[in-house]
Amino acid sequence: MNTSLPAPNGSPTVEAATAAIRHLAEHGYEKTTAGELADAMGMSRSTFFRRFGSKEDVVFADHDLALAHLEQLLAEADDPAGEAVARGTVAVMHRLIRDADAARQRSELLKRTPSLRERELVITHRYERVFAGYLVRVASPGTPDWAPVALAAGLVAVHNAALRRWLRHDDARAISALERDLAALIARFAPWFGDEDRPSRVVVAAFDAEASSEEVLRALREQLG
Amino acid sequence: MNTSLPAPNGSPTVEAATAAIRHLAEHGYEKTTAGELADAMGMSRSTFFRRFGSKEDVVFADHDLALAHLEQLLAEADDPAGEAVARGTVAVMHRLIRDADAARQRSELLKRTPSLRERELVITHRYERVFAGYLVRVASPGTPDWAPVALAAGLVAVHNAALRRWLRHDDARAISALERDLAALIARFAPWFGDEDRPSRVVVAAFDAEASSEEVLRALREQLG
DNA sequence: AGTATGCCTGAGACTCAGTCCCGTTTCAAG
DNA sequence: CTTGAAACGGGACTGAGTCTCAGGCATACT
Repeated sequence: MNTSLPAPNGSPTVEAATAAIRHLAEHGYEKTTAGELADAMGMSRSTFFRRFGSKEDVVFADHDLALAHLEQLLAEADDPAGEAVARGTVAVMHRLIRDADAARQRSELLKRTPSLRERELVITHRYERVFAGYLVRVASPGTPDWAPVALAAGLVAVHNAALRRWLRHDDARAISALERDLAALIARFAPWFGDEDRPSRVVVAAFDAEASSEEVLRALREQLG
Repeated sequence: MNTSLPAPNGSPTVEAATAAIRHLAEHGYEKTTAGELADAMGMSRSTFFRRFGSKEDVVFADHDLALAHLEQLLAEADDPAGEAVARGTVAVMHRLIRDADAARQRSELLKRTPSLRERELVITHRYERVFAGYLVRVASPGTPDWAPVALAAGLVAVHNAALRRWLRHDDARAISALERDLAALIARFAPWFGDEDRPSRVVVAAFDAEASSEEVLRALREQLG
């Protein structure tokens, strides 16, 4: 496991990791032994394991940076919670597609390597934990237990879907689509993570003619928290 | 990887797996070699790997059964989608706590073994995929892409939280609390996964007082579309 | 009865990821 | 120039997972 401190972006660690991804993408993950990979990265096998912990973790090394960035962003945020997590999600997206070539190469590598896709799930879950922790911290009183973790899971899911869309067709609109989807998702959880400083709202309710009074009241109560 | 067909519940495979969990919980996961584990399960090392694929997978062997059960349940469901996924989630919960001793022993084992907790994330994700696939299939037309996957993630998150609560204090009310939380979660996504046979809806939209007319109209159009 | 066929098993050799230890290099502080 | 810490390379070692081969055991066929 890589327990090293987060390294700056132009760091030799990051460069070595992208070199590793390139080599693995070109030569195949299973076919490449740790020794060969270390050679291609210009270091000994010992140093490789010391720096990156494992053959799997080297593929996701930059996620450590993105994750640290996200944590800092959320810690400093003074927005309403909904906007802060939306900004954070978009920031992670930006960071992951900053180097488009590297992003595509990793995607290719993942597509052809089931074990790495499984590892990706573990990495991804760290973001979920960070989001959920932040949301628990800032949730309005009375928020149910499941809301932060459900929203956090949704954020990551929406982000991943947007990333996949971006990878399929290099659409510059992927980011704005992501922002739109995030807003819609967060709106589902609005009563708990909205802006408590500006609580005035206008409620517009549309009811089916056959809706019973109970249904109307229940829905209103949920919206109004 | 275990690619064997789903085995019946009293099967020697299942019994061997629970024996394995017991042994690992008592002797420690890392300290137990595959050979020792196979001995404790009454089979050779070769047979162990043939039957269970890996040392990690043997701990989650029964999830294959629960997952198959869930898939069948969803395939046969003719409820509204929201109720079907709620029933499915509760069914999985029931299955996992049916043998309370085994559930607790696995929980203890996971608590002390980080690598198994990471593996658990991968296993858990399979449920997410099953839910999301079903929800995509039955979603009303016009449902945004992110909704099924976000709801699926939320279902799993709520389930896991309920399971953890049940493990902490053996509360019989854990199940009813789970049902309540699921209903509240699903209500957040109601317009897309409600009952299309009874299309009456209750749409409640809350806007900031400063929202422009365009924003209000756009949001309403999305809801009513 | 004898035999052929297919399946599951156990045994052992083999590859390779990851750990550990030890001696060497590097480099900055004194 | 000396010293001490930190990174490095080399190489031995453990253990997971794969693979091959040979034997046991049942059912089916003649």
